[in-house]
Amino acid sequence: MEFDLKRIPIESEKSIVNSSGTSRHQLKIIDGMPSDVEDTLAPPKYYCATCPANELNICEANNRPRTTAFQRLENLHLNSYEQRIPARRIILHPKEYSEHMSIICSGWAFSAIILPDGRKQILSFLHSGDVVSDVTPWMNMSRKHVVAITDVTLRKFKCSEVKNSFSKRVDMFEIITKLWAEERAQADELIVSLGRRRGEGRIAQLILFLMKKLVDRGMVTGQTMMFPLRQSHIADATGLTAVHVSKVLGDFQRKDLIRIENRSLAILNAEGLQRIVAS
Amino acid sequence: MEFDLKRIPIESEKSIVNSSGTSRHQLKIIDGMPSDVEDTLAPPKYYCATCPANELNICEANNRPRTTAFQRLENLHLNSYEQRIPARRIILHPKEYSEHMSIICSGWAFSAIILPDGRKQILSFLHSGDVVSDVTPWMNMSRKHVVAITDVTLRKFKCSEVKNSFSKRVDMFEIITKLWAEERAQADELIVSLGRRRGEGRIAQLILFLMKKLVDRGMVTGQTMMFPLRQSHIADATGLTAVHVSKVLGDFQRKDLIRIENRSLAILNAEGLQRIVAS
DNA sequence: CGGGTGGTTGATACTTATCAATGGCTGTGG
DNA sequence: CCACAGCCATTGATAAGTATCAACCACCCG
Repeated sequence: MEFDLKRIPIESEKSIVNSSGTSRHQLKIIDGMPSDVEDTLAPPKYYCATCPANELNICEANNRPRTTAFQRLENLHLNSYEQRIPARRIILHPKEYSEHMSIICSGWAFSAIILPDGRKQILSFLHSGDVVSDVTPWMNMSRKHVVAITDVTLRKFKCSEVKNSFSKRVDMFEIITKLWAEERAQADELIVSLGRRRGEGRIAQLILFLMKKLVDRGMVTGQTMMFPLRQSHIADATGLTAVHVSKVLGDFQRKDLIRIENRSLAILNAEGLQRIVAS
Repeated sequence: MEFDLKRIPIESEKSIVNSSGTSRHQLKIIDGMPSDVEDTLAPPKYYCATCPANELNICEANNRPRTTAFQRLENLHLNSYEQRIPARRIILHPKEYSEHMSIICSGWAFSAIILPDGRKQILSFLHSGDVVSDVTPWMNMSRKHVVAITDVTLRKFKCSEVKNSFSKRVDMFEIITKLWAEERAQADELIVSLGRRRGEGRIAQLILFLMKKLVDRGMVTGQTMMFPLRQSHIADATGLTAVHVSKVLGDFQRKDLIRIENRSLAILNAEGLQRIVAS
């Protein structure tokens, strides 16, 4: 197992580190201090049951109760290793070349584009099972920042190995296509939200989307989810300011649409939220 | 050549036809009257020189002066046929099942998501060489509307044939990945624009983007391009209203940044526009 | 205890939508 | 050839939605 266990070196883009943003409400993003980042060869922690990447069958972790249409594919048992990344660390820099493809095992992260002047637009939130950056072993340069929101654990695969095992099976293309189409559909949905909905609608849509995603993955039962997002994350995802987000969320709570407490969010009135989205 | 020359039947979604929009400035989209749509077996008109799909080498048309990294692939000479579609016709309905993959040979079109209440968000503009809907022969259901802006000619390939010839060559993965990444990067750029730029910036960005795209494809020399877009198209692409677009474009012209006349647009001051984009 | 982070609130300014009226242009039918 | 109807663009007045600024509070953690 001749694996490079060292973290891919980061050409420190200090300009991003403390993104010298517009207000003190900007979250400080901390550049990856290698000493904080833990790589382990230890056997994977088995979050895999809820991992959509399960379908790819590239993970050596074997604890997979999920049965899907794709389980007929043999298990590829690719080599992989785990990496733990503390909250707020940058997982991936844009233009950083990497020989590995990573899948999130636990925690929340986001991918974003950061403009030269510090403005930031979050493109997507990543959860257990999501592939970091764009889904493909044929492109190993990210166009985006990927940043840990909570502590995150990753499982990393070597692109070349993934590529090899993929080229052996034609149906892999279908699976990748499906994952890609899903991601693209989410991007399109975001475009519609930003282009054609007002603040209220964008935020309501985001909340419903996150809840649905976590429920679909079996990471939530009932209508309450863990919610580590700061209001500034919501602002950066919806194209609003943190101040405005605060006002809208306040409204939502006063109208008993949602309830936020202890870093968790409960949806009290999904129909109400849906109505706001449809606007 | 047992090809189905009939147009894929359209389950007429009349609700869309005259999208009963918000104002009389909504463009009327005309549902495809089959009699207006011309299919021909005639040999392809040779727009292929500027066709990026050239790289895919799936087209039977042989007139291809472009030399690219991918020309080493043999010509696949797939069967195809041409279709002409008049301006304003719907080329593709969302959820419409199709066995064909189409590439634009001439004309302008757009892909968009239309909300139940008639609001419309344009996701991308399509030009000669662009693949209609999402790039993949493994998904034959569109999630979007695709609508002709000017008269458009398409060349249509059978998904199954494309799929077959693709599975024979591993490097196709890479080509498709590249096309896909390009499209995705454009979507991300749009997200940033809608989320983090004001009207001015969004419009300036769109103009620069379109110019660059057409120049890259050799469809434009100099700084003047054919510009068949109505202001309402720009509005639907930038998440603004047609009225506001009119005011901003007026501004741009008064400041000698651009000049629009006779359905053509000249960029007089690219740096100025760029400065507005950076805001 | 003090400092940093995150959230709330109110006052004000800016950006964009909405509404309404006008005029140019184009294609069509009498 | 003219009249008319749509479509498209422009402009001004007003309203709505968000950003910006500033002050304050609550909390956590060293």
